[in-house]
Amino acid sequence: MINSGRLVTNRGEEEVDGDTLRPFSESLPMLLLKAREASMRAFRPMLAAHDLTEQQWRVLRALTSLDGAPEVTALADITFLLAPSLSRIITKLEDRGLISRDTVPQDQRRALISLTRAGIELVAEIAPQSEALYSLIENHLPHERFADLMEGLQSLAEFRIDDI
Amino acid sequence: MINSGRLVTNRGEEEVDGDTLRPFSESLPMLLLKAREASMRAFRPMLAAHDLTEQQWRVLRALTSLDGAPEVTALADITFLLAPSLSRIITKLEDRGLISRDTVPQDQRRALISLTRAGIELVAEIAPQSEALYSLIENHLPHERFADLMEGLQSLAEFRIDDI
DNA sequence: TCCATTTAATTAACATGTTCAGCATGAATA
DNA sequence: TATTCATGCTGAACATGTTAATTAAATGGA
Repeated sequence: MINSGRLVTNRGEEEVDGDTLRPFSESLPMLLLKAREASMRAFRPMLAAHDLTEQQWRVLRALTSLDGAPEVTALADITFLLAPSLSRIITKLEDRGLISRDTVPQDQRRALISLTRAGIELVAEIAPQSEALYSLIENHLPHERFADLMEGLQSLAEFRIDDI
Repeated sequence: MINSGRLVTNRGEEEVDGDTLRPFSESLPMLLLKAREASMRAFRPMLAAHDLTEQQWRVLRALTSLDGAPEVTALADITFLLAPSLSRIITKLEDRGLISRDTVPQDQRRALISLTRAGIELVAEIAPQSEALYSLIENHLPHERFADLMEGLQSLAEFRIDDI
């Protein structure tokens, strides 16, 4: 394993191409992917220790940050999960007793999702470690550069091809 | 579908929460996810028209950008795909006749991956449209801000929790 | 040479991403 | 009110993400 140059792969393996490759391997989509992977890699072991996936944790965390119990569609928006994925996740978390699903009497199609006591306790247990990891990642960049990065990402996230 | 405010979801649906939510929904990992999704969304219809997934296209594009035929491990590094995913993708692209797999005589474990003529032709057909889309996305931000963004992402992509 | 160890790649198993279809419920309207 | 349409959610099908186990081949000593 040799990391001689600055163009190295993401798993610590040796350089593959020193020139031709750069435009591809360091394109915007690839950098977005790698940056996200780099930040998520820090979380997975902790979540795995609690038998949670990234997405399951996202759902629990979103429910914690909200006041009331959201409907499935609203929860999908907040967590940025597609409805079918969220549907499966809800089923699983419900089976584990971490969340509950209550149908709205006025509209039987809708279901309100909320944390159970067990869910609240699990989040309370994990949250501090999660926050500590976030801080570590954010502090990887100087304050101002981090703010610029967030701003740039915010703008990019609003890109829509149809708007052109 | 109402997009009244600036905090809107990514599927064009209405605002869910105007305040409490922001710290979660606009955290770094979520913004990375949304920014990537926003850029990828532009490509999917074009790739789907050629019956290609994002990852399959990444493999074809990487093979095009290289001089020789890489081994599977090297290709995994370049495309940022995990070995099991790449293994399946290679099988599929090989079945479609777009790439070929040649085992190395000196070391029967290794296989060299290369584009077939059909693969080369397919890439040549798609590449121009792909480049055009990239330009659109890049131009969504002013030049300097885009450069800053790339630099920030590059730095973030190098984050390793073990380094702390 | 034999065997334990490493290495390259694949397979297995489960969860999610993505698109499409379908089902049940509500709402709108003729 | 009966029909049509829209909405909220779930199911299906296939591809990938992720971790762990496995196969096959090469390597490195005893």
